[in-house]
Amino acid sequence: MPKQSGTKAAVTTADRVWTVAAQLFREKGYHATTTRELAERLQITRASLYYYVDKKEDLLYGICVESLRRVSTAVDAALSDVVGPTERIRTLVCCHVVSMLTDIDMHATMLLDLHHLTGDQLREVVKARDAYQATVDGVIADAQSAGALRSSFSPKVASLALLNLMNWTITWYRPGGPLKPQQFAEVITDIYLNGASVPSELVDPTVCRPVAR
Amino acid sequence: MPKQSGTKAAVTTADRVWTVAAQLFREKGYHATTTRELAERLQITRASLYYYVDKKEDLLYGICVESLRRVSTAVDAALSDVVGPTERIRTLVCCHVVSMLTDIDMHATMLLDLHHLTGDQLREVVKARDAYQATVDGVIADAQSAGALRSSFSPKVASLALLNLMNWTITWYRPGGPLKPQQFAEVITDIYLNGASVPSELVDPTVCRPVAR
DNA sequence: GTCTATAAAGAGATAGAC
DNA sequence: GTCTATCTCTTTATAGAC
Repeated sequence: MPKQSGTKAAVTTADRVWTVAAQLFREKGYHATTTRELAERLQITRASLYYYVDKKEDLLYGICVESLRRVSTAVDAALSDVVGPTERIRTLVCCHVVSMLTDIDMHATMLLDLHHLTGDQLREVVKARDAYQATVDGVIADAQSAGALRSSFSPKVASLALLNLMNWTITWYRPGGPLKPQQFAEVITDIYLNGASVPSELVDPTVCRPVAR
Repeated sequence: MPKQSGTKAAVTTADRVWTVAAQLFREKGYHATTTRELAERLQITRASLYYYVDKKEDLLYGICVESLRRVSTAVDAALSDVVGPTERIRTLVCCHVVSMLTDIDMHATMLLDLHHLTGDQLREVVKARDAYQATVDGVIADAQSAGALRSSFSPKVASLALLNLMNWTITWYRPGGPLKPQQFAEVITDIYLNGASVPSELVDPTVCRPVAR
């Protein structure tokens, strides 16, 4: 996958190959996307497409690698100067969700189609994904050790629950809608940490109790 | 999709077609699964497979319809005699998650491959899915109206967060592991309602504060 | 209900010219 | 860098015998 140019140079075909592939892979899934469709959307022939990649699977591989590189880099950088265990969770969720929803084609492809890779490419990407998830596990386990998270569940389960809360979003989120990535990140952080229910001592029964019958 | 026999009759090929198709669809995805592999795993020829279904897409359609029928029926039945808003959320989550993780091949196929349907079959299944999600939305909105859930987020966002927490599980859960469906359902209900963090007034600083340096 | 045989279309990928 | 032309393999699906 080519580096994204920092200058305001024109978008080259070499760049578009990757973004358009990610678009199609998210829309239709990796296997249902044909090189014919991809070439058509790029306005080049199939043969020209093979000037940029050796094989279709290289597109999926490149997208997965770049997806994991971006989210890992962003999260690591954001966490580097945050010390409080709860604040580290907030930072992690915000960074992960904003990254995922900003480059949603790329990340949805990684999350949902990664398992279609084969051989060494599969092994390498799975390793990178596991390394990233170990970061998430670490933030949660540290928060639990520090007494910021409850200990009525294992750290692994607490981490899986957080990944659930973050990752399923890519199956329904539509950029351009009213809900901005950061807003949603704040809501799920709030729910994950504090829960969605009204704290019982704050309930005022004379106001909130539902009408009987 | 054939009705599941209530008696202890032998498992027929007509039944196995559906369970084995769901297995393969979850393992490899709908498009990556070939009728050759399916026939091979069923120990019949491809031609014989077409005695049971008219086309490959009918398998996906039947699996999606049955998945939604089962989870809707189970949840509706369980909710029918539960009145408390919080208890209705507990019941919903438990029922949804236990159903999903028990028949995981079927439900994972529905959740992840539903969009590969086309035409009327797609429209019908999407309608059934939206009807089920309206049930979830209703339980959440009612709880919020009753004052059991906080109002700092919209009911739709609260419902989406809950679906996140429940549905991503099918991407990583492996039946037979140490974590039982009901246990995990209880954990995510707890986190959704009460949050994962330690309630601040219960923190004992002399015990829980992390060691400095 | 299951088979052999085959049709018909769609897929990934390459050769070699410009 | 992009093209035309083509190869080769895979895929879904059907016809018709047993």
